[in-house]
Amino acid sequence: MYMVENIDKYELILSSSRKLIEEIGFSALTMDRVAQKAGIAKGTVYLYFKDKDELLEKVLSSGFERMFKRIQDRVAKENGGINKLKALISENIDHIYENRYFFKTIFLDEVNVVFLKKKSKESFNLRRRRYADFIGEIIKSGIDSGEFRGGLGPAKGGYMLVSLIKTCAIYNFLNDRFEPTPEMIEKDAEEILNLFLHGISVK
Amino acid sequence: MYMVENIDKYELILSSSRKLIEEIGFSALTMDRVAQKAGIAKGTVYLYFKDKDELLEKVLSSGFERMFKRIQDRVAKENGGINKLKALISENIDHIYENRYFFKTIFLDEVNVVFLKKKSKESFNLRRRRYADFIGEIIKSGIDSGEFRGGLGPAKGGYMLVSLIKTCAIYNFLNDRFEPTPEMIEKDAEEILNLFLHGISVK
DNA sequence: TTGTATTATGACTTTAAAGTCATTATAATA
DNA sequence: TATTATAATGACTTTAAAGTCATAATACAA
Repeated sequence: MYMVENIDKYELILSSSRKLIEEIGFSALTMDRVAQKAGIAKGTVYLYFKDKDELLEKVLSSGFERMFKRIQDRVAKENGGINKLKALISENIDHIYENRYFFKTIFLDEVNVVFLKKKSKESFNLRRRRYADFIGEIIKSGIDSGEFRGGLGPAKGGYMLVSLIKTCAIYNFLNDRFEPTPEMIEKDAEEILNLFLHGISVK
Repeated sequence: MYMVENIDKYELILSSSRKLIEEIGFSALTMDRVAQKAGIAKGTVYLYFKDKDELLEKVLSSGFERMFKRIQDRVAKENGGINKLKALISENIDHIYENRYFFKTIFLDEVNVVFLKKKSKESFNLRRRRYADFIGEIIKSGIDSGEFRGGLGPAKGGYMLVSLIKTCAIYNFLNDRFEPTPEMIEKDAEEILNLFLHGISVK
């Protein structure tokens, strides 16, 4: 196996893999399908990528780099923590929705789910929802009773914010909201920022 | 294939699968290994579970039911939204740490990671950390400048809180904190509650 | 245009794990 | 104890996808 250096074909394979992941998910992704999607022979894929693992790694890392750069550029234009966070959240959400089918797979096909077939996936998601609703009821009664309206380390805070953004997207995906208007996206961003800055308490 | 109704053996297969998942993760779990772990023949596993999918589904759902019941019981003893949430968070964290190796697999072997080998997993986790640190820096400077210290739907709020708890655990797992003292667990619970109630802003 | 290097092909090999089933062992019953 | 029903076995079959490689096509250089 010699490594070939045709950047166009390399990118073709990457983008074909990406499209396939959007269409059929990770678990059904095979090297045969990748080759077929790219319109080349399977052997050719192996001229550009050592193995399937390397291909997946490149798909994920190139996607991440694009998103990260975009967010960094946007944030750099802002001053002050709140404005930076606000920009970061907006940009991140925009990016997720512009690549919604990719992120749908990334976010929803979690480990548990990936290894389950359709029916079991559904019951998995039902359980997730049951738990969320249970908490939802608590929150609701706290709101009704007028009760609701950091010592957090920075890196930990970062993880927390990322997870809120991701969770917001998952929530929308689970409720089949795939075509949000700019207003809905704006509202999501505000909700997340507000939660992260002020929590759910009143006052 | 006739279905056999020996509850002990059924549970034996479930617990063996669970142990295996803790030890080797989902991706390496095979029916041969399950049988070996349980000390029975592979065919026997199929007397109790239709297929691998059903086995995994039962492992996950039985784990969830146990956790959910435990949390419900604990929360039922409290009055008021804040107290209920506080109890819920504590109980959830306790449960996660009591079953830390199981949840480590569940939480860390996300879709992307599951299909990657060791080296690619590491770079995946590095990217996750890079992004978290980037946000961390923003938060840090906001704190330095004294800047930091809802309209959220209940169900969505529920998802958000679950994700904060999960993320807190992931953060500890990624930093190899597997044996937290009761004090550390208590601190985690407080941090999450505080974040969820008041956010990171000052005042 | 001829020879060499590079790139591409896809049939084939290998590997791995799911799922089956004829056979055997054990327990229950008469 | 003999007979039947239930449970267990593990070698075998099947399936699927990763990865290889001898051969062919194309681009490039002399």
